[in-house]
Amino acid sequence: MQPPLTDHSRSTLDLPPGSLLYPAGSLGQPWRLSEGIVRFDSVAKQGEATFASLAIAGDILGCETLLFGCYTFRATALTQCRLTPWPEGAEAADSTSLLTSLAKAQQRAAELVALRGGQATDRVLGLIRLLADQAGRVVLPTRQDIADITDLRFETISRIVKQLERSEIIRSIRIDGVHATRSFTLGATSA
Amino acid sequence: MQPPLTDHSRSTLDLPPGSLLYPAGSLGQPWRLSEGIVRFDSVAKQGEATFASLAIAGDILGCETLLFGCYTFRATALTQCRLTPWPEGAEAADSTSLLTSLAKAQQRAAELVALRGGQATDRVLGLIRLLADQAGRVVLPTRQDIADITDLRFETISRIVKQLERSEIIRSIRIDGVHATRSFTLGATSA
DNA sequence: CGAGCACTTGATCTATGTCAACGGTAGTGG
DNA sequence: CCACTACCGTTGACATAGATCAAGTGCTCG
Repeated sequence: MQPPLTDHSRSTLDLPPGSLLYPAGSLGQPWRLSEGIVRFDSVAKQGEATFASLAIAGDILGCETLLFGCYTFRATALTQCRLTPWPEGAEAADSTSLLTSLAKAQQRAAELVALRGGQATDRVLGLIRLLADQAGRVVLPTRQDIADITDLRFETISRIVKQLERSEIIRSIRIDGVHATRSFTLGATSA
Repeated sequence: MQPPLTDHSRSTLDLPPGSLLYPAGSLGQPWRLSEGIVRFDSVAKQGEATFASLAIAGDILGCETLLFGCYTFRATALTQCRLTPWPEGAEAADSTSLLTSLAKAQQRAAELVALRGGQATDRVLGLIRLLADQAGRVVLPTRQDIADITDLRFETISRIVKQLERSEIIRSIRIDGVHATRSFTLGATSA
């Protein structure tokens, strides 16, 4: 994970996987995540970070800055990300958009809770489904990040992803003929 | 669990432990939980309910009704609860109060996620701390509800609570000289 | 070329799940 | 009053999913 990016300009922001969007407690503004996956961590005084939450494309990040001025959680890009300042242009953070963010946050919380219960395979599948786009394509975070999200170990994630791949529930994508270890499409996943 | 209460009057609402506050999808309004613990469940078409989230004293419930008219989750009282309609009196659901609810929801989500990771004992202790009031008093939900929240089994919860009681980390309270199986105060819990 | 990182895979261990039996209390109906 | 049921909690014996430890691969970067 790299040092914070200094370019918090008013326009679009692109972040590579693994990079820090902002540290916990820093000053900033809300963003809309238009592409990618962002991980939030609670950071204790001693510096240990524990996984707190997740944002996926379409989510609003850092709304709490409108209240406190600074971010509550540390935010890290888990895949290639694109962000734009929010609210956009003349549009204000009105009650309706805040209510929408609130409803979405509650829904997201329930989904995250579900990703931390039940059989290991179901958790990983749940996460994959959550992260997949409409076309069923996913770029997964690293095994370690998946492990942090699902409260499993990266070895376990590795075994499960491999097994899903072998059973063709997910199909790995080759880029330029090379096996891309993080890119998949969903196979038979009607359930 | 009893049938829904019909008395959704405009004033204070008191609910006994185990009773349904509202089912998922029903019409209603937001509430402020002034006392007690409420459990939210996602309800699938087939009727199975899975634990989704938790509200504790001070929280606002059912904000999504301002947007959709109906509740997203089923809400059940886990302990004796007291609720009042929200927003109260002339006070409106302005941006600031919504932002506060949003910030609180995100914080709560992070806490819930933490309750579903790590050692079983730590999860139960985490929940107890979350539910304790300033005086360190707690009325715990049933073993089964604690199990649903922490993704453990009620037998495991029983063993852990008993062990905490024996190690004096929590001290059970006697009411009228009778052992109250759900009421505790926290012992040495500086950490 | 060596170092670092992400990932894979095997062997073994253990925390927690599972199954089963039992105790206490509240409610209900005779 | 007792008998009966229902629910919640406790405890023991045993099983197992996933953790842990360990070794090795392949890729990228300097």
